[in-house]
Amino acid sequence: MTTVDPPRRGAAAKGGATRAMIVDTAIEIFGETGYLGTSLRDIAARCGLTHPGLLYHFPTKEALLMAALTRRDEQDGVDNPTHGRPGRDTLASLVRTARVNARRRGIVELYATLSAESTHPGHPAHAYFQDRYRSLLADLTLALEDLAQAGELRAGVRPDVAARQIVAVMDGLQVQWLLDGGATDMAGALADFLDRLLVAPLEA
Amino acid sequence: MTTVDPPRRGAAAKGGATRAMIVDTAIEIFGETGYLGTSLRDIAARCGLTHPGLLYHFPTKEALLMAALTRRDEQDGVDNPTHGRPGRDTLASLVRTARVNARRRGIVELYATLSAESTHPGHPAHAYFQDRYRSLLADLTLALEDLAQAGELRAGVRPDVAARQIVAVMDGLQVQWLLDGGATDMAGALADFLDRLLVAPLEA
DNA sequence: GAGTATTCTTACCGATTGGTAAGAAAAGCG
DNA sequence: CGCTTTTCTTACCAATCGGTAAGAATACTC
Repeated sequence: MTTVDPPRRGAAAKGGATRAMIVDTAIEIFGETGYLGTSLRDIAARCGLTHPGLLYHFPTKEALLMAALTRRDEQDGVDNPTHGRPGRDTLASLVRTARVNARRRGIVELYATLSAESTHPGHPAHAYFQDRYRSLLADLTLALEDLAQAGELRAGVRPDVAARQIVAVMDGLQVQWLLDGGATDMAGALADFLDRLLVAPLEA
Repeated sequence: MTTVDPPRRGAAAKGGATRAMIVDTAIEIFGETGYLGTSLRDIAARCGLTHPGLLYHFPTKEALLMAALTRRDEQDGVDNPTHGRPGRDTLASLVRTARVNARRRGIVELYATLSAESTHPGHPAHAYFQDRYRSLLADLTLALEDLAQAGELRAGVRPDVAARQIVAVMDGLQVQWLLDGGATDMAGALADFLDRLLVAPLEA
């Protein structure tokens, strides 16, 4: 899904692989030190490149950031058949993602660091994260409304509020998990939280 | 509680006020652009100083950061008579803090930005936030255990897990609130969540 | 008003930043 | 092999970074 370009005519071929390596490395290092705290030379060095060599593939630091964010979205999309039908599956896939993320510290760092950093208007990823949260909340609200109509939500659970809480719990748990060196059981705490919204637990 | 120093002998007096202004400004700007994204010149300029003028009061950028974090802790301590007796009051004070914070964007930005940024070992505030979360979780767990013994928690609520969830919801809601320009009702969503842990709602 | 700390500025430092210019290496095609 | 395109390096740039040195202002005490 990512580096599929068959060796183009001319003398391409190698470019795609290098690009992929750069993006992967960028995800790692942006996660470790944030966008502002990372230099192109850092990323390039870990790829065995000089920084102008990197800039040949991505014209600007900002372009590389957006490529990194986009790629992580693709990966997530692959892991999750989420967009089938809303409902219990949507919630279950959140827990699944949390479980998978516990083995991908780099990606968790990337999102935790950048979502907070991009809070400030003027940050290159500001619009990206605004859109991301908007659509995330919309999807979740929809799924919860479906569950409500099916009578699967406990009394007093408001879909829009619950959606915000779910997203918040996921984000917040990631920060704790990152800070305590992986001790926090993200998937467990999330599942526990979700079960408190539902009439019947997620996984029997 | 902050600038109480009565004009010291010699030719001091002004120093304390300047220091306070610097710290307040630092809180603002660190919040907007993070620690790594902020320059001492930015902060100094907004204080009507040059950056060496700032460095006279705080020997290093890191020292200023710690001063900013410490000051915010003081302010929080003042707002909250939290440490009286654990129990419902502890939870109620969280909602109160959320409500107050909705009028202090700078401080919310500071903590949201820095807690994520400091996730990386090697960040100057890494230890600070590790300790902060540790004690926050410990206090909350204690309060919830008290509530459990008093039979005020719903069935299946585990104090340690719930503590993590509460902290996570607070943190996560702040990011959403920052991103959507204050539309998220932090205090409301938090109170709603807390009520789902309790047998009887927080405020009748 | 003289003297003395305190507070702040101008000028500078070496290091690092993102980005550019120009050309060398490498790889495929005929 | 020669030619072309892609890929990457060396060398450089102006701007900015945190921090230092040294002295001018300022403000208070006596």
